[in-house]
Amino acid sequence: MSIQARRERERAERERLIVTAARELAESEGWDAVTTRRLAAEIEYSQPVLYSHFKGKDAIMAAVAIEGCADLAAELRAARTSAADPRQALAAVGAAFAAFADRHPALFDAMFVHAVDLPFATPEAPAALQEAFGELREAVRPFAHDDDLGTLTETFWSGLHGLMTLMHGGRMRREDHEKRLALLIDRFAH
Amino acid sequence: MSIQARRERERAERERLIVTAARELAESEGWDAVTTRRLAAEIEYSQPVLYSHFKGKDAIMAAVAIEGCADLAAELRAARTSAADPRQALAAVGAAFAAFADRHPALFDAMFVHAVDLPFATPEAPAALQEAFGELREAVRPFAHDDDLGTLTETFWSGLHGLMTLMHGGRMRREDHEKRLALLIDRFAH
DNA sequence: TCCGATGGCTAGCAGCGCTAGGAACGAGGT
DNA sequence: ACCTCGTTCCTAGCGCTGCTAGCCATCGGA
Repeated sequence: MSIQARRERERAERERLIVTAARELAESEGWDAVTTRRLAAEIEYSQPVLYSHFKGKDAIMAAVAIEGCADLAAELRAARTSAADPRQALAAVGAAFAAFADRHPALFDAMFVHAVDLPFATPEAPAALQEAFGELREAVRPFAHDDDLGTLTETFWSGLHGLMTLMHGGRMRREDHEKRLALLIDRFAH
Repeated sequence: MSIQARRERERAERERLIVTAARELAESEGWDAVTTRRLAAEIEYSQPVLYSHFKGKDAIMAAVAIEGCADLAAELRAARTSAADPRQALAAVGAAFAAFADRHPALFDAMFVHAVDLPFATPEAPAALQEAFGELREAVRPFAHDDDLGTLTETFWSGLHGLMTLMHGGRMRREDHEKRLALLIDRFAH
């Protein structure tokens, strides 16, 4: 009984170890550096051990992505609740989203760019993800007027998402980022 | 003299063949299916021939992307010039952009998502790309007022880009696409 | 007719995600 | 105390990737 419990605990710890190692490796060297061999070496186990925890590399990325969602949600909430008025709240949430994407580009990719079979716009979506989206929604709410709140939030999110992915991909000059962000906020804060 | 000319002509034709085959293969089966072996088989030459034309697979994708830019520019221009007023022009250009991304997801990825070393926001950017961006800019111009036109265009572009990439990645429900697009246009048509 | 250069081919390298099969270890029954 | 069974983990390897070294045939010019 207690033996089995210890084993399950150790197994859970190792799973955490895998996800943490994958995240750190991705954040420091990019997802290209996260190979199953490299990851196995990092956790000091052999390669097949990874497959006893996750179905494959994509599933590991998905686990990292969910972790990232929780972090993002916390940062968005902090930004939103510490703002003085709705206009500033929207700006703060937008800036927090952009800052998160900028500080954690690999994490951002796993969450929002990389093809992954996580459920997203459904009730089965991870709680942390729904929470993050909820923070965006609350920031957008004061400006929804007659429009559907969820759809408007998705549109705002799309704007932020495009801003960050195009800039990270080298499609837009970094110097104008603040101006673009301000313009986007302006368009939605009416 | 004429012999050398013939050779250069044949070589140019083969290069076109490579780009066309890569594009068709990507559009019909996705970029994962475009391996150098598969592509070589498609053009009925051996693998190393590809490397005498292009530095690597990424360079082939870049060539396909530039082709796509020309197509996109043409469609955006058609949409813009056939609209009755500025408001409708912006809506038409936005819809055309979205339709292009939807009809050619692989092409869109090569152009705007995949990491590629094409120069983008500089004078050295491919002409076709600048033309496509120029169409967006002209559609946005009537609504720029005191804001910097280029930056505002980039912001609008980001919105469209986010709309399409998040939807294609399964992050937003397809059913609400039209509503989101309309909301985005609304935000920029003031 | 012979020579030299060019161009395309075969074969192979290192690395990828993933898996089959065997060895070693520990728990439970006799 | 010993044997057996089940679990766990590792070694080795498969088929694939992008890319390249080195050979060989073909063809233009002297």
